[in-house]
Amino acid sequence: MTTTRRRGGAMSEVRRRRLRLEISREASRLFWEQGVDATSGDQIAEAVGLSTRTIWRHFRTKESCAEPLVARGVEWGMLILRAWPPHLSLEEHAAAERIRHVEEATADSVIDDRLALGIVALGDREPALRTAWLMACDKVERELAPVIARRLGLPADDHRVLPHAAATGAALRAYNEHVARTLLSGGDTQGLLHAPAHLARAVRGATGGAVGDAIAG
Amino acid sequence: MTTTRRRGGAMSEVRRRRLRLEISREASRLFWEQGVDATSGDQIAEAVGLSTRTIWRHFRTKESCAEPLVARGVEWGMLILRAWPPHLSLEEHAAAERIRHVEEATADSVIDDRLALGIVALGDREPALRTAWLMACDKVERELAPVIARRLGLPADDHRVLPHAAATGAALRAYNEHVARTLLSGGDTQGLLHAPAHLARAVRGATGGAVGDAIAG
DNA sequence: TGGCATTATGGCAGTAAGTGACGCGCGACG
DNA sequence: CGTCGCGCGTCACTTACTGCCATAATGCCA
Repeated sequence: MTTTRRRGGAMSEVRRRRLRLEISREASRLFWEQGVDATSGDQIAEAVGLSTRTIWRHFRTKESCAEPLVARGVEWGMLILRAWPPHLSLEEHAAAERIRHVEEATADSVIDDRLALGIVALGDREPALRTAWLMACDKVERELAPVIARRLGLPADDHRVLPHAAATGAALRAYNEHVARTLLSGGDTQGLLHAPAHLARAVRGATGGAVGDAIAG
Repeated sequence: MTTTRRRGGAMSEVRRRRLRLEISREASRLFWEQGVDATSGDQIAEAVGLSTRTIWRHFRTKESCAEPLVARGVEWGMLILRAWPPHLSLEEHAAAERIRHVEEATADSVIDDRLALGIVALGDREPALRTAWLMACDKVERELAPVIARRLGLPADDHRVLPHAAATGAALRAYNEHVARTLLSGGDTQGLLHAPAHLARAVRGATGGAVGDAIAG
């Protein structure tokens, strides 16, 4: 029995994701360098070495090309929350994960992170990019619900879970936007060392303290 | 002395808003009846009795035509929070405002509300409408910051205010989406009577209890 | 290893969203 | 009563995006 059911010469899911990310990288870079309006689909296609037609097969709109890269910013927070063991407080876990993240960082991943934050910051002026960012956050928020539900020992569609997920997503988003702004405006990168604490406090605050503590037992 | 300073035959701001709302009404109705993709700019223009060119003068994209109407859903919550007197708890104030809102409702406003919720619900399937909804909420959230700042007696750009604004906005959004879903799926409208309490509890929870109580003194 | 099925891709023509330019009409003001 | 400012319509134009068909690439199975 195969868990991943793909027939014929179908592209593997991981490969598809890689390709989308690659397109996203080039598109985001162009958006950053010359603005969204000044960047055409043809340019993106040429930059990534594909035909324009193929770009539109992988992305519905030009702006959405930025989503995968931009999503990695919040994805980092998502990974933390997903891998959050019950017996740890959020502060402890986030701090540990941050160290691991920094240790595992490659030159490329650093560039990606920087570029993603740039796009987020650019969203202040470019509505098109703002929607891409909001959509990415929206996607994260939807994935957040089951994670929080499991944390609280509630069914995923419980009416108390969704507001918590929304608030947590908002906290994550606000935090990322804050980082993006500070980084872009000359950047006091020193303050970013307290990231885990800030993030944990924001989530804790956003969920009224319901999400944050270690779970006994 | 004229407070609204307009020279020549300039369109007043209120008139401009009215026109945008009118366009939004027709566009949203068409989106609802036949889907976004099946609705062309020409159709919207014809429905509202303007030229297509004028539609694009008032809205940058087709989907954004839905924003003004859809924004009224959250705007209701915004109005409540904006007019929230310090000496009342959120529950008390929201309950009073809801009564007023129901009393002042006209046939048209009821239709508008219904249509707006329909568009919100439709956003689950139509990404284009989802972005419109998210943008509307985003706008509300930005306006929320100063309101919350004033409530807490903090400067608007305080680092504690923005997460609260984001979380409150998310709570508002989640609540509206919940209402939209229930209303669309056959609708237990009975439960909506507790709207003020739910909304207040959501905001309270989203801000860690910092926003919700009456302010003494 | 080699055929087969399935899918990703490229090229091209077509649709429709969105823009710039120009002229008209209308209401405001002297 | 002229003329000024501005919203609106018309038309030509650019470009994001889609269908369609041919072809190359890939995984499965003998």
